[in-house]
Amino acid sequence: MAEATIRDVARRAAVSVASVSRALNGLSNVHPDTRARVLAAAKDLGYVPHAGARSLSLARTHAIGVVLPDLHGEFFSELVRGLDREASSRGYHLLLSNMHDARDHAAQALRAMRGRVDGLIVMAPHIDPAAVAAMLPASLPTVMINSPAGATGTALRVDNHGGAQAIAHHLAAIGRQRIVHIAGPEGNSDAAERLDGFRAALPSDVELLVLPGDFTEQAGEQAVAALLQTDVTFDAIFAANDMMALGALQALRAAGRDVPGEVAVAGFDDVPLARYLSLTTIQVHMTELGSRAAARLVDILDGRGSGPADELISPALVVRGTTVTE
Amino acid sequence: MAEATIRDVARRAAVSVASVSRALNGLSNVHPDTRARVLAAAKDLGYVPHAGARSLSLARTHAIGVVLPDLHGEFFSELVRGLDREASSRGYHLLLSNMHDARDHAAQALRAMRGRVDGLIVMAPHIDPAAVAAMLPASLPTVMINSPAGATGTALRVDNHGGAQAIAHHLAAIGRQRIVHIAGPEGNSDAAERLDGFRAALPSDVELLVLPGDFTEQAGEQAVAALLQTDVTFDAIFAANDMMALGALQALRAAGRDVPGEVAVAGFDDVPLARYLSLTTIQVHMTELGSRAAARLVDILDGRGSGPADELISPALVVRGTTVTE
DNA sequence: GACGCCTGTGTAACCGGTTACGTAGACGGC
DNA sequence: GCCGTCTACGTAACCGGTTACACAGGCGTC
Repeated sequence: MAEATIRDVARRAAVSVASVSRALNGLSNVHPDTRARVLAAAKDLGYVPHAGARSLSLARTHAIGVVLPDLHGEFFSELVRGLDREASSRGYHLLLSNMHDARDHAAQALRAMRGRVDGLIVMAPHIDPAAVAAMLPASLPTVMINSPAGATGTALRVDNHGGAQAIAHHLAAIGRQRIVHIAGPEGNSDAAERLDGFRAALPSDVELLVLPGDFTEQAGEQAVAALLQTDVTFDAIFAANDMMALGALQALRAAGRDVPGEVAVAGFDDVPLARYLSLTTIQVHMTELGSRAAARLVDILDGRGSGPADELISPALVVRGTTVTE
Repeated sequence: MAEATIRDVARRAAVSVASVSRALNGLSNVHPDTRARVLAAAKDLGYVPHAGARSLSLARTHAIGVVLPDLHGEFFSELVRGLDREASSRGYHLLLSNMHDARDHAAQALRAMRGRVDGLIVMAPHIDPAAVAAMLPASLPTVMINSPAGATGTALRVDNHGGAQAIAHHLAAIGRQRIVHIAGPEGNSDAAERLDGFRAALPSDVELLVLPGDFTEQAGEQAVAALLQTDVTFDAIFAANDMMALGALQALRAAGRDVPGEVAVAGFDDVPLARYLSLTTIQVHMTELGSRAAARLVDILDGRGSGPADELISPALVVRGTTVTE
């Protein structure tokens, strides 16, 4: 039951542990006969090297830590898929850790990574990057995903600004004049950047009303339902994410408003649902974001030069039936 | 830049490494003054224990390996969410590894877990459990999720049989007589069990036609489109998963068939889209599956008695607009 | 035949923790 | 004052690998 160790293999092959190690790792200075004996012994014993011991002596775990907030469904899986694809193809494992909101619990989680991983990929749009940096075990290379602007170290970010601009241009192009924006949660940098970009790109003759939101479908629905009770008029809604846009659509439908005739609706993210409900939105390619992040980190870990310090992932505008009739 | 080790702390606190270890781990036989000095030194140096070294000497990594096939979006994230919630609340980390199809690559991935994790959670519905067992590093406790019946060791399984039965009863109850089943991929045990359960629960006077499929939306659409070209008549479709059911819906809609008037449609899984498109289906609670699996494994690892060897997760029938008019 | 070099191998230190074991000193009982 | 306990602490072995260094023996050269 107990696993065979390298010493067991050495004994069985009647050589020293050093030779076993050399043979198994394919070093050149081993006699072919010896190598064959070692391989046979290892096979007989079903020997598998103990990764923990290996990483202790090599100071290399070949694992990368991934610390994510509570992401919604598709996002999470696509991102992890991208990370995993790149990491595993380059010989690294993924050690996952969800950073639930509690701040100090997060610090704990980050610190626990020391000695477990060679580097970190951290996504924390709601935490100040300096605070994150302070929590990191020193000297663990880190790639940040979508952290607030001005992050320390290497960072990959979705171009929220550019995406929101694209929506603004699109809505203006189809002649909308009185636009409502349903914002994301307070302090969330993605949300803030989307609003900034949107506002910046909007022609000056267009009115903009900003309502608070929190990225949930319910928030979108309630915001619009409440708005419909007032006498405020509007001909377009841009929600800071798709789920809120979908909520908004429901509220509009319930009130009998014609979409896109009376009101155009756009979101951000391109969740799978968006395609089915024909929502105009900004497509964020999470898989790519993940694989790029992993690639960057592995480059650093493997000592490859690491290109530009920061990298923007450009999302694409996807025009569908909630802004133009098909 | 180099991280402080326990010996650095010992030097600074002017005690031995043993005392540092004892003080930091809260053992009782340490003088309060000594403990205070050690804690102060550790804090000054920003000392964080090296998890790798720790696990080597304790023979305990406090990590569990998760090996999954290429799951679709929501499934993956919900499952991992459940796993993570339970694992992290009980002090374990998750080491992720996607098992892409290649068989021997899978064996490689499993073996690489030795010395990295204390136990494994494996989901491999398309691989014979005996084969999986053979790939496992001996003596790594393993919990299997949805492996084909008769799996070795502990296993958690979604009650595909029962779920499909529920659909059969439902379709029979609303008077459907000529039913088409779109099957899942050959050799997939989930798919096979769903068909079995469905067939077993169908009244003998109901006709059943089984078409091949592969769990993709496209397959569902094509199967039904092709069927509509023939003169076969049918009044209900049960697809082995939701995505194929959605494909079927599109084909029916394109052909102008009334749902549920002429044809009732049901799926399996309850993906998020199902709610929006009002698809009758079987709700599988992936989060629960994940947390139960993690709980089982951690129980075993922590030496707690482990209840029944196998566990069934019962899914629930969700009746929506594709089988009954609302 | 003495010398140097090259190949293949073994010995032992090391990675950074934990812990069994030994022991110095304080204290109490006789 | 001697002995036994108990407490607090240090020394060193150990977890399972890797690798610097030493070295034995074969070979070619002069």
